[in-house]
Amino acid sequence: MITLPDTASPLYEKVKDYILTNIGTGQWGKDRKLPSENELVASLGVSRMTVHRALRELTAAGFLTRLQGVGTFIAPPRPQSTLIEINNIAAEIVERGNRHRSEVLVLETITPTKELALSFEFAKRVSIYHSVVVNFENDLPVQLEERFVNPSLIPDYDKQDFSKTATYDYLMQKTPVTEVEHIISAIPADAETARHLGIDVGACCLFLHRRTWTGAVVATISKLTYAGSRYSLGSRYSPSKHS
Amino acid sequence: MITLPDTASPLYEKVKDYILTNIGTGQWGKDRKLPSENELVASLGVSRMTVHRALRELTAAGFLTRLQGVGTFIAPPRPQSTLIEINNIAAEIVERGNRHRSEVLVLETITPTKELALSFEFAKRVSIYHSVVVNFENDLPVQLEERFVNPSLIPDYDKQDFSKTATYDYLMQKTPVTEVEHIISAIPADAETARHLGIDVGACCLFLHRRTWTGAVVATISKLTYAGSRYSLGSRYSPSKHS
DNA sequence: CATACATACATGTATATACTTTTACCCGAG
DNA sequence: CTCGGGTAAAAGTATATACATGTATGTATG
Repeated sequence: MITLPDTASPLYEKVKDYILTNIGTGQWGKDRKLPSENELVASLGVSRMTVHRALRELTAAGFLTRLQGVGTFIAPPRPQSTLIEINNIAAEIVERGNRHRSEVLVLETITPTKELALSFEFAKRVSIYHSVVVNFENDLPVQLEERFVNPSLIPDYDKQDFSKTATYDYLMQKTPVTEVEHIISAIPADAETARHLGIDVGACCLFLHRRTWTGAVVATISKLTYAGSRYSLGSRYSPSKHS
Repeated sequence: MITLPDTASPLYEKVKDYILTNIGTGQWGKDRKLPSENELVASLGVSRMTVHRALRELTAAGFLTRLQGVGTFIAPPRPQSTLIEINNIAAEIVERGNRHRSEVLVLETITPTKELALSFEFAKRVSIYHSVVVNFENDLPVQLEERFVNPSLIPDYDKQDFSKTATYDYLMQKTPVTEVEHIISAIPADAETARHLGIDVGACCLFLHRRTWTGAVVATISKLTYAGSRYSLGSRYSPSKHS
């Protein structure tokens, strides 16, 4: 018999917290299956409707998946929002039925510029990882991808082979994203970008600046340049979907 | 005593549909206050818990706001997601402390092209509203805004003065958006765009194509062109917020 | 051995009921 | 007129109960 904390919040919130905590600490490991509603009722001493509400809301929030007649399971790592999703260019290309290939131009450890250190919200100048990758769709370069990565959150970033694993997949697997910032703009290609993407200098490019946080710490800063004529970002979103 | 439709969907979904429909058709007008839970129980013939669930989920989805002890109200026009929010350029400009002004270039009724009718998912060629507006930030043109509007959902669109009310605000107020599609790309300015935005022909522009649905019906199609050097779309998003 | 049925168990929905908490409003005392 | 308390009304939470629905599994039957 487990006793829930004696706080002011409603019971179903305590149950949600209890479940989230146990997900975080890796209880219910391996098959990631949670106790059934009735088992939770027995162990927590609350009614089934209360447990059900907690589970339903956690499911709506994307933490759990449920299957009638089978059980409740911890949801697989989440692709999150449309704006995050558009960032996984490798998956996007494959989904269109095309072939994706990466070419790693740079993978190094650098001392950040003052401006970059500021973006990372660093007090001191600690070194960070830096990568530049070109992504190809059927041998046509479509995206130039520059990333700066916080080594305290993602060690060994500089030892990966990003021609095999996409940087996005690696980062997603290594650290949970709790917050994302995007800035999207249109810029003309500079000489280097034009060369890597095989387009004319001054041609229109979509430029996506992205920062991700893990808790209060900036995890990554990415600068993605899309060859304008060959690419667009798409998303479809249903505000009222809730389950 | 109202009878809900005899479909397969669960009762609380029918109640949600009933409420959404009455919001859309402007029932409960003026003070935008809904009947109390007990009144809905009486008029729909379902239990209070079922009504409560419907109202709670519509509240979570942003359609309603509720105040304990007072009542349930239709939520003010919704800023919703980051991607939708970026579209309200008037609010954005004002928030930056700058002055916003609109200039209406075109406001007319047209017979859509075949392609446009297809985008609207129209079987027949019914006429639609068409507007072109330039949005200024401190007398500097920043966005060219072209919209196509479904007259069956938003009548009188052609009779508004969009130099006073922003098109976005008017549309948001008139119909609830249940789904949104965005396509973002970077394009060079053509002659007409360049003239209206006061930039060079061929200069980089951010181009945002947007379709909104109300239920199964396409409500609006928008083509927004941002002067690239003067504008960028920004957003910040917390995936893990869940209530 | 394979198929079909029965069964157990899980989640999903619906109801009736009770109590709590918050808010608005009325009305009386000062 | 003002302050204050009482009261009614509304949403919020919690429970017990019942039945519906989907899934897996074991068993009997051909």
